[in-house]
Amino acid sequence: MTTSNGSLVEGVIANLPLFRHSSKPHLAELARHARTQHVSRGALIAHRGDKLQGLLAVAYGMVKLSLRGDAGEEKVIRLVGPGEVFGEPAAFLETPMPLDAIALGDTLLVILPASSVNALIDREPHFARSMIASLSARMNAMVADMEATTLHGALERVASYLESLAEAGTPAPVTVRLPATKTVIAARLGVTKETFSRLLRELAQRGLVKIAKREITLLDRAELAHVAHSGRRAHAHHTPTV
Amino acid sequence: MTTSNGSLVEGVIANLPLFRHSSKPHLAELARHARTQHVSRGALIAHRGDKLQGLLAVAYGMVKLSLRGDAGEEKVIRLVGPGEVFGEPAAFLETPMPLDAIALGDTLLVILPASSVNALIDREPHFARSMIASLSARMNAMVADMEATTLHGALERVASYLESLAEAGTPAPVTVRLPATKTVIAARLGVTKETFSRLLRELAQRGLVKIAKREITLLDRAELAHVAHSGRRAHAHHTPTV
DNA sequence: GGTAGAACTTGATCTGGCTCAAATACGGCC
DNA sequence: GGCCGTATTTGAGCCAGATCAAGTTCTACC
Repeated sequence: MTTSNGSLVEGVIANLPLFRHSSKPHLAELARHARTQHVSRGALIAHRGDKLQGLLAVAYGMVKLSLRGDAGEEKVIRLVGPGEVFGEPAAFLETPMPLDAIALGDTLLVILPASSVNALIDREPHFARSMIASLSARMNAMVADMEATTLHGALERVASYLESLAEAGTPAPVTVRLPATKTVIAARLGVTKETFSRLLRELAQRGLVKIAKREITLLDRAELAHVAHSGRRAHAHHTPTV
Repeated sequence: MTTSNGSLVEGVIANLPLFRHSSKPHLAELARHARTQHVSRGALIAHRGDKLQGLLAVAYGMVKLSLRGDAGEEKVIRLVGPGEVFGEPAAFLETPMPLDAIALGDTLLVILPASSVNALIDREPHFARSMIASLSARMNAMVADMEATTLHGALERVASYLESLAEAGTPAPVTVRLPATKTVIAARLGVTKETFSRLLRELAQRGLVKIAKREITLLDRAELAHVAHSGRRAHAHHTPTV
């Protein structure tokens, strides 16, 4: 891992949605205390139990946040892409990281020291609100994940995930690209790679999608949405109680 | 549901950990805009999809936050007890509630309008930090839940939960009380009531706990912790009575 | 202090998704 | 262009926990 520090940092920070509404001078001050760090594909950014020096933002690349079981099994909690931030709980509470953070590709991180972020919170109530909104949004996402994992079947989760990759509003067939390997996506969705492979095939056989390597074409958005939401597979209709 | 408003509110607010470090005047101002609401056992506080008028704090009683599946199955995301707050994401983002909130017993809620809480954030950076810390802690808890649900077996989850009910530090046998019916606790742990019943019995048969209605005595904390963490069950099965 | 409904237990059986095992297809690299 | 390690697919069987089906015990309220 190489570390550098330049005015580059300020530009990166200014582009993070989290700081979209902060003032120039405050951002400059934050940038003065921040530093970037380049990590290469596969590198371990933080191990479970590590303390973080601050918030971590992804400038480019991709980070996988995952839990590892006693056997080798892995559950991916979140994939963090460019412009996104992670590590807030560990940074704000000075708690050890509850999971591993691993770079999935060459990645540039910006490290924002907790003290500087706290200073910004004190100085700019508006930023405090952004941070609270950001954490709130993450909580909503986690609840949605829990719902998917515990209440919906694997096929529904896969269909729902593919849907989510396409920007809403486009009703016509779209081709999306999986942001990581199928094995990683599978772990993100809480299924094994074998099951994921089989379910993708099932969707393809039903004519809902077309799989080409990591590019997936959504052929029948409506039916895909139906599989994603309306529960059980195909013929499982519930006869209303009279 | 009955609604009242008195200086009572201020006392309740002052006792919420979230406001522990806020100044008297600011709390008084917050109290001026807050109101209490009494809900009786079983009452629906907020339905999935509802918008919230503000943050909800529990003065006394207990609230169940749960997701409901298309069939009747229920997943309890959190049990909110006295002094705790819920509904932050819905209040701050003005997003619809992603789950149902139901009173498990006679409950007194304090409703803190989002606008007033936001005003407090602007006025007291220290409070903003408390809120961020609170949300961070909740995120840590959710990650821990996800880990338990996806990476650990049901017996481990039950053992771990029972452990968590006893205040740390007490090494000797303790008797704890389940904060809700076994059916609700089961849904909280992500198992059916049937499985929960069987697992409690298994722990009892192994001599780790003693079950008396809703009172559970932890007889062997060390072994219980072992079951909770170190994975798989110890060649369990009914030992053939040789 | 009796009783209906809710909560809990127990037994039998079923099944979605996992595990184990192998073959095949890539992607990067010299 | 061929080689190697990783990713993906496919097949077969298995199992933890769910589901279905009765009982049994509480508990709240007349």
